[in-house]
This record gives sequence, structure tokens and C-alpha cells, in this order.
Amino acid sequence: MTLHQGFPLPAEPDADQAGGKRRDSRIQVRNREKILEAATEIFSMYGYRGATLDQIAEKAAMSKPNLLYYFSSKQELYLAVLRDILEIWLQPLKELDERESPEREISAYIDQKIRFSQLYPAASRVFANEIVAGAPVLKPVLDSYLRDIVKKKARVIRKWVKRGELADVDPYHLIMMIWAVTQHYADFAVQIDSLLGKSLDDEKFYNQTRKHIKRILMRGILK
Amino acid sequence: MTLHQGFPLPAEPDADQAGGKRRDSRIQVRNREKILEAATEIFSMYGYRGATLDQIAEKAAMSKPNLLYYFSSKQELYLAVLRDILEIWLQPLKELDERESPEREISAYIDQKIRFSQLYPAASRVFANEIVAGAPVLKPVLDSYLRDIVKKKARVIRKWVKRGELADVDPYHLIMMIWAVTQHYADFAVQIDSLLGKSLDDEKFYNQTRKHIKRILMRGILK
DNA sequence: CTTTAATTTTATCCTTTGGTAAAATATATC
DNA sequence: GATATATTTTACCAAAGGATAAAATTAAAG
Repeated sequence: MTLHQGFPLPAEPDADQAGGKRRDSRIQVRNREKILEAATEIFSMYGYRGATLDQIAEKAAMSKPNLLYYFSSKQELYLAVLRDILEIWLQPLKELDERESPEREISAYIDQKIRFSQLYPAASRVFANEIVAGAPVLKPVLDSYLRDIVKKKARVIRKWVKRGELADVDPYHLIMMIWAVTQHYADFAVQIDSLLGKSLDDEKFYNQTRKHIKRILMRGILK
Repeated sequence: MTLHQGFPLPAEPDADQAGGKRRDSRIQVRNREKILEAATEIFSMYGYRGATLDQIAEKAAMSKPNLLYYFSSKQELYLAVLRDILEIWLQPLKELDERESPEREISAYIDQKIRFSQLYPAASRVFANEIVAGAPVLKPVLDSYLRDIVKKKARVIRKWVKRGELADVDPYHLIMMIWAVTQHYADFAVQIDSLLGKSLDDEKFYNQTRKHIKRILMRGILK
């Protein structure tokens, strides 16, 4: 489990055109995509250790050695999957803008998070698995990058509180609450389905959920 | 993965004294406990598939065949772990009492859930892993037992709403929110620690968290 | 103390799994 | 269409992992 060590953050556009080898033939792109999708699905169910390349290869309709032709190891594949996820996972938080009203901004943030749960439930679960497992790979990212971004946004929230636009809430706990609730609908989708017979795929349920979460949270924090 | 099929629910006191074999020598009890604890720890990090008997045996300071002397297979061990967890996980919900005020009852419920996260974080993560993995074992329990209990409690909440003691909230979403937020602090403890440098083990942080969650949620749902 | 039963260790088995080598096939370029 | 390059398949391998057998040891009962 000596995965990790300086996790190459999101975008890594591999900016060589003439640099090393030629990249991205048509088939290259298509297969990498196919594999990443399959891998996300499998990792989301079994975590890094529990997932097998055989399963992933099968889901990608491809032989295992063929898969290894595109990603030279399980670890590399996992890193690629995480990289993709992190990119979309981090985006919304960056957008919190103190110049706007907290009502508008937090509402929009919740919308984006729940939308992520709807669009990428498997990705959300891969992320959940990684964190629940103790973040063996993402720990460095949490400790540096995420930490900074959250600190910055906590300051924004604190400013709203000082301005009297928000009740006296702890910014960190508020952010945790929003994450917890929105991700729950993706990560625990099976449970939701068992209890309610619904999923976020159902647009009606999606909107009901979104509004309900927002109603309670916003009532809870607005002055 | 054909685990499951009629999961033997919580208490299974194995009420034979003279029935089958003699049970529970001193050493028997101690070792089973040691194993269950180690297994909970390992399953919580890697999930069922990702965990290995070698790891569990090592954590329990015992050889693998010795471990298998107490639990005859990985599957049986996992079932035993889940059974233990389910028992304590389910308890609090059963206690919601419509004759009391929602303020008091829901507050007490949140207290119990967050306390569970504090006392049994590994257990919480085993549960999380199981659900995230699609509940291959617990699905039947979710579909029957949990479903019924939640339905019953939803009725209690609805009654409070009708009595005008609670804002017009959807009972199911409210329960999901409480679960999500309280479990988050156990399941995503690493993330919390990275961002805040705190854990629920810290009594001060524990109380701050508890109060903060309650303040926001209660404000959000009380009339 | 013996004798018997419970527990632990050692040696081993078979399957799965991540990964490689090399041959075979398809694709692209001239 | 021949040649070079990229892709896929087939055949393996070594290590890990769940599980068993039987011997060795320890604890309990008489």
C-alpha cells in the first residue's frame, strides 16, 4: 500500500505535442475512456484493494493484458480515476464568492454538489471509498490543496456571519454538513433506494431532495 | 459474491445451553472478541473484498489457521461483524417516541447517532463500506427490517408536523440528513482530521460538533 | 498425575490476481 | 499493396489469499 507520494493534482494536460511519444490516436482515446469508466464503476464498489483488473477488463469488454497496454498497472489506473474525480469534485467550492449574498452562493453550492451526486454517483463512491479507507492516496491532497481551499472559503463564510447575513455558524462544520448530506445521496444510494424506492436519476425525486435539503439547511443558517 | 441470503438479524442469542456443543470457554470468548475487533478495523479500511485474513490475523496477534478455528471462513467472520454493528446501529431509531416533543426526541436521536460515531468509528465505516459496495449482504435487511422501522418512525415525524410542532419537512429526508451528517464524522474522519486537525475523540471537538449539528438542524425543522 | 478435549502451529493446497513475454492481428503510411 | 507501427491475443508466472490436514501443544477433568 505504498501508493500515493506526491499525488499529481487535477489537470495534468501532458503538454507535450512533440515532446515524447505521439499521443491519443482515435482508438487510444476511446479505449482509455472505456477503461476509466469501467474502473470507476468497479473501484466504486470494491475500493482499490477489492477491485480486480479482471473485473474492470471484463466491464470494459477487453482482455486484461489489453487493459494493461493502456494503463500499465492497477495503481496507475486508480490514480487516473482519482485525478478525474478530484477535478470535478473540487470545482464548485472554488466558486463561493463573498461579494454575492450567502443565500445565493450557498444555495448554488448545494445545487452543484447534489448535481454531482446525480451525475457521477460512482465517482462519488470511489472518492468515499478512498476517504473511508484512510485516504492512502489522497491524504497529501487533503492536507495541502483541499485544506487551503477550504480555509479560504471558511473565511468567506465568516465574513458573511460578521456582516450579519448569516447566523453564527462555524464555517467548517457548515461545509462538512453540506458535503455529508449531498454526497450521502450518491454514496448510500442503495440504502435510499431500499427505503424510498427512489434514486436521483428520477428527476422528480432529485428536485424534491434538492429543495428539501436546501430548505432545512438554509433555514438553519440564515438569520 | 453470493454472500447474504437471509441475513440472520441482530440478536441471535444462540439460546442452547444443553442443545448442541458446549460454548464459550474463557479463551473462546476472549479470542472471538479479539478477532471481531481486529476484523472490524480491517474491514473498515478495505471492505469485505479488500480485507485479508492475514491482515486480520496479524492485527489479532494470531495465526491465520488459528483465526479460522474460531470463524470458519472469511464470510462467516464478516457476517458476525455486521451482526454486531447492526445491533447497535439500529437501536436509537427504535426509541423515537411520538408522545414526547420532537424537539426533545430528535435532539436525543442526534445525540445518540453522533455518540455512535464517536464510540464506534470503525464499525460505522464497515457499515458505510457495505452500503457503498451496494449492500451485497445487508440488502435484505434494508429492504425489510430497516424499511419497516423507518416507515414507522416517518409516521411519528409526520404526526409532529400535523400537530404543528415541526415545520413541514419530509420525514424520510430528515432521517437521511441526520444519518448523513452524523455518520460523516466517523466515515470521513480522515478528511475531517486533514481539514480541521480534530477528531471526535477530542471531547471538546465532539461537543462542539454535536451542538453545531443540532443547532442548524433544529433551527431548520422546528416551527 | 493421567487421560481427554480444546487450542495452536506447521506444512500444504488450490485459486485468484497483478503483471509479463511474445506471437498474432489490425491499422496506418508511403 | 508492402512496410512499419500500433493494438490485441495467447500463454504464462510468481505472489497472495482463502482454506484444510494433521501434528504438536496446552488446558481441563477425573
